[in-house]
Amino acid sequence: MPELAEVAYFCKQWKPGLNQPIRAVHCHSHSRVFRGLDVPLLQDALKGATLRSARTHGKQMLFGLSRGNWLGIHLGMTGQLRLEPADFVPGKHDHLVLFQARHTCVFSDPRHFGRIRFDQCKQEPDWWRSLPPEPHSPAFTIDRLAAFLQRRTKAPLKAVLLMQECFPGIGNWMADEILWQTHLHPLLPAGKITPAQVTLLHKNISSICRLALDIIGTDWSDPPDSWLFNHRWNNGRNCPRCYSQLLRRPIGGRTTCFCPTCQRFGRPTR
DNA sequence: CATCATGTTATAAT
DNA sequence: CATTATAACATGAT
Repeated sequence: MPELAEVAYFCKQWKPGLNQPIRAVHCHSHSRVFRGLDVPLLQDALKGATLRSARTHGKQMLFGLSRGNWLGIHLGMTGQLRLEPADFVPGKHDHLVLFQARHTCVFSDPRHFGRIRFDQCKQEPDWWRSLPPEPHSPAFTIDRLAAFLQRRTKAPLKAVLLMQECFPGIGNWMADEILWQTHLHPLLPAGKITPAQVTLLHKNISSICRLALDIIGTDWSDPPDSWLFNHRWNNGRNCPRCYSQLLRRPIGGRTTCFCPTCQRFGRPTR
């Protein structure tokens, strides 16, 4: 479920829990979301600590804690953060639960694809500081995009847009949306698109990220019907632009939705 | 019962 | 070595 904007939305759910001491911690220590982690150490460090900050970067979240501790959370495919009342009783998939006087901060993830990180250091942890620039930030330049695409001479654009080392936060629906709005066929080799197409792609990546953050990231409301978003999983599935039947097929290991009329190889259609 | 799911990563193949 | 493709992970919904 969570891509850039959904992650931002979930991160905000814990905001009321900032600056209040954690009185008790509940962990499903056997869960895969704690892989590579010393869970007893984590529990010890969290108990009595206070969440001081909450930030996102792409699909990554980082919570700054008192005592120089950092809690990192990745939601995987089915993870979510939510706030519950103080008397909350953790359920089956609530892997990390932070009890406070007024609230309970809950991380749940039925499929266990998510991941918890924990670091004890003065500054932000290394993995956080070395994340690539977000696709809607000024550091994500056209030149950077062009250079990355040029190195993927054979990979289909759809697969390339999912590569987090260049597009942190972009996931399956955003990649489809970006390609559809840019009139680019998802199978087009990334290294073969023209400079004009790169420029258009850059512009749409930025605008789609920003609008998604604005719409979904604030209150989980739907993007406009003029986007592909609301049509791609429908059974009727017609392109909202030209009304052709949308196609669905696996590309880059993921189900991809696109319009065979709007998105062609070769020349841009506008 | 079979198929699919808004993600990542280890491993294999090119 | 750099790039590309695939399977695996664990569970729930249809």
